[in-house]
Amino acid sequence: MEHRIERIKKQLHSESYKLTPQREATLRVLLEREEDHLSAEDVYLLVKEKSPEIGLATVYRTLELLSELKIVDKINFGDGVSRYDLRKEGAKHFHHHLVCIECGSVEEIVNDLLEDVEKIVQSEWGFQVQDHRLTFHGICKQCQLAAVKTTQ
Amino acid sequence: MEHRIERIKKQLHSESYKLTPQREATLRVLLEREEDHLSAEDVYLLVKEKSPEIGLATVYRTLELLSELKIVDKINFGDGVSRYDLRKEGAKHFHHHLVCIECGSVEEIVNDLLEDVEKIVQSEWGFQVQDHRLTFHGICKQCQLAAVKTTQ
DNA sequence: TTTGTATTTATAATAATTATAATATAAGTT
DNA sequence: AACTTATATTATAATTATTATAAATACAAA
Repeated sequence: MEHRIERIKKQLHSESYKLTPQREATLRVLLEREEDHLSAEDVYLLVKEKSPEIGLATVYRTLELLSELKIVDKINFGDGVSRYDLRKEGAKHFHHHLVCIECGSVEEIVNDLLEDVEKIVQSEWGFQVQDHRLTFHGICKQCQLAAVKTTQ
Repeated sequence: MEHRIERIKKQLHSESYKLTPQREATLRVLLEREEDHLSAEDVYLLVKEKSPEIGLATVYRTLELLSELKIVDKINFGDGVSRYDLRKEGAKHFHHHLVCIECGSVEEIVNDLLEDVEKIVQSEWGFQVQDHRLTFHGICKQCQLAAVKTTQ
């Protein structure tokens, strides 16, 4: 964790941004909850637990900044809220998501399943792909099992 | 166009909804601007041109209804606004989008490029896919050409 | 007609996000 | 270590998109 913060600090500095305590606190929350998909409000509340003086606007600005630097990805699953998702270190692409329409759970797919598709888009549509967002909506494994059980 | 409205009317009736004049006016706008990705506000303003008495909330409710019936798809490209996109008749899936980060244009891909990927998701992750959202971010053909010209 | 339900309008409320202005602070420089 | 200055933060207000509410209306069935 410290390593990762250190590297992000350098990245910030290289773009002449500072790693303020508020930004560090926000980052720590994101790192601790890496597998979650927190909204700005979620992040705010979690940061507040350890740094109660932080303001909501600061969290928004920090997330925006991290988003520009491609440290986090801003996603929208269709509820009105933006969610923020830490990128895997060195990942060029956004990872994919599996959203269950039964229980609302969100699973991640870290593998890039779109390499072939991107080649097609590039060659057939002449579009130079830089990034993608892919979300599948459907029924997760747990809910499938649950459904089978109740019908038995 | 009339055909299509007629069929949607039947679909509404089959779910015991009515095709009110306001709903029809909204649908007509969506059909006329099928290739666009209008926000609720956009739709409202366009409907208002022909039916000035319509209210914004009605447009929202109509779009919500059409969305439930899978007649339109609600998409979010990351700006704060939801956009509404008419489905191709009979299409089971959402179509894909190419969003240009230079000029902001949005192109559509009607073909389903994800059949193979969905099979993988199904078999490897046990996730029963029902729908997907796929957006590519990058540089469109026009902007690529423009970039080449200016550097020459 | 009458009645009941669905729909709409107009407006208010809510919720997420962004802007503003005053204040505080990080980090380089002396 | 104190000084300086651009940058960042806080607290609050403003904005924007969307949803809820209540009264009015339309409309289909009895």
